[in-house]
Amino acid sequence: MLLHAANAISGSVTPGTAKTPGGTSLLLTENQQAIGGPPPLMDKLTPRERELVLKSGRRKVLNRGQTLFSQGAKHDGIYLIESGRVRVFYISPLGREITLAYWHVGNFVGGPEVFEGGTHQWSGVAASNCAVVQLPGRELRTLATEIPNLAIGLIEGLTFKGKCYSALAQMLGTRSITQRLAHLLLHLMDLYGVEDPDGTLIAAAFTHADIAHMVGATRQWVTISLKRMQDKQVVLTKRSQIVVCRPDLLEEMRGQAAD
Amino acid sequence: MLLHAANAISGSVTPGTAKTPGGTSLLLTENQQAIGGPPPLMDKLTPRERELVLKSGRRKVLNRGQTLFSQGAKHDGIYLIESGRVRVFYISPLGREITLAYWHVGNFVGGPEVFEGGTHQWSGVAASNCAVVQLPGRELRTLATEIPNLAIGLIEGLTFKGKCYSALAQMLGTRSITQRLAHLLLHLMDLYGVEDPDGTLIAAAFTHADIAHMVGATRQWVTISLKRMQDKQVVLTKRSQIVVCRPDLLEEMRGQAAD
DNA sequence: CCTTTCCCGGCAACTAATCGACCGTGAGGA
DNA sequence: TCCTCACGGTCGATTAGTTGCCGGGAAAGG
Repeated sequence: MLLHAANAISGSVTPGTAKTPGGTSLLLTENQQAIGGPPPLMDKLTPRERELVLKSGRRKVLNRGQTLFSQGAKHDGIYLIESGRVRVFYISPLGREITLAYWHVGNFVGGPEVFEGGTHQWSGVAASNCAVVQLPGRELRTLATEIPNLAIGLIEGLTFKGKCYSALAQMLGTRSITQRLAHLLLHLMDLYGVEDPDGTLIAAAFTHADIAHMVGATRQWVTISLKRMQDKQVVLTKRSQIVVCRPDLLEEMRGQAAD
Repeated sequence: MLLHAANAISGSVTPGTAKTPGGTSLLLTENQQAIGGPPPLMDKLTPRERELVLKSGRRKVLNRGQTLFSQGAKHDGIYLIESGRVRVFYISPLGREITLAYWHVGNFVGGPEVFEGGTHQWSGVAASNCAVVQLPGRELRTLATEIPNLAIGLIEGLTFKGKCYSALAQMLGTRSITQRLAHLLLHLMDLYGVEDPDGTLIAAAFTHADIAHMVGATRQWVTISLKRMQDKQVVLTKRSQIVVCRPDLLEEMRGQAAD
């Protein structure tokens, strides 16, 4: 159900261009504070160490829609996002799909695994044009033994990922789809909200299918639910534009969760 | 939906007593191999280093039912399980509950967080009498910077946890409750199966409510589903005893997933 | 011994959600 | 210009799953 990772700048990878909105980072968590933002992977390194790490990396550029890694494929290290947006998701053998998150600059992606070995648990595709740096597992492992602060950074990064996965599992395990949808809308509002005469417009084009994948439902059910919300004057939809009119009612619908 | 962590022995913490069945470790994963067993946290340490780590720990003994940590409470390091079983779970604000796993000896528990700071994402209670060693976060952090192999061990441990959380989220996000139940039964059969005239008896007393929490459903629905399975001769139930007669049909019900 | 508590079991009513299909529309490409 | 394609919207049928309730039996505890 969409964890939404935002814009903390990591280490020295491409500063500037921090134009993603808001400071929050996750979408499907019960209360933001409990998780905190994504920790900067290489912040604690000296410039020299940082350079050493980046030197062992390979830069890749992806166009929207291109695949970065696929579930089941052999794992070979992690990818630091320099720019763009990466959607991380999973497809079941029967074709049902669940989106973990859209990750922004400053995060790394590539499954819970970080070193070499094993297979990818998730798939990642570029949701917009992207630049990433691949840190191969083997090199990363030796670097981690040599640079204590890199190891600490990795541990903190993994801890953060763990919280994301946990939050997703908890929402999926204990909330109804409707609650999840309400939650998602509130979060999207925070992230992409723009003032509008009727309320707050979610200024990002997500199709009903996109939303369905984020909350783990079918496209039709999302359509129906949105329609019902519109009937209750909670939101206003016009062809893939969603305006949230009554955030208070949404809060109520998602079943209390401090935010 | 129950990840079921088994009996890999970690480091030097209480060897022997590895009487948990089978070698597999997780319950709700699509294919076992892709995850692998829980990595030994301190295997790579020298005896001296190991002692150093354990020295900073505090031993705790818990009776069945006692709480080890609670979601939302302040986090203070991780717990290495020496003996017994710890159930890790989450309860939503509305009271719905989901069980992550029953962790056995050799694993550590205590949320995705490992160092100090933050709050617990999950709760942990002793499912049987337990002995654990608490490694306080602060000390763990300094130790990790000093002993590279401890940091590597932590990274591998977190990676493993990440896979557990991911597997849970993926199952919850893309499988129906019925499929999850079939999956769970097959796994419990592997873990606790005992030969029986009619098939394989699951030799562990889980109530319907326990099972419901593992698959993320209501107790009643578990009762109904089990009854249906019994009607189809797939299983045989008599008061909290479950005998699996047709594992092949269960495989089919869970919707293909190599195991 | 009795009481209490927990757990299985079942029932009825209801809502949530899925599935498969079809249509209209708007955008883009040839 | 027409064609195609992706998307929103909708419908009907069906299933999955919930909620709330009651009753009985086994186990635990005093």
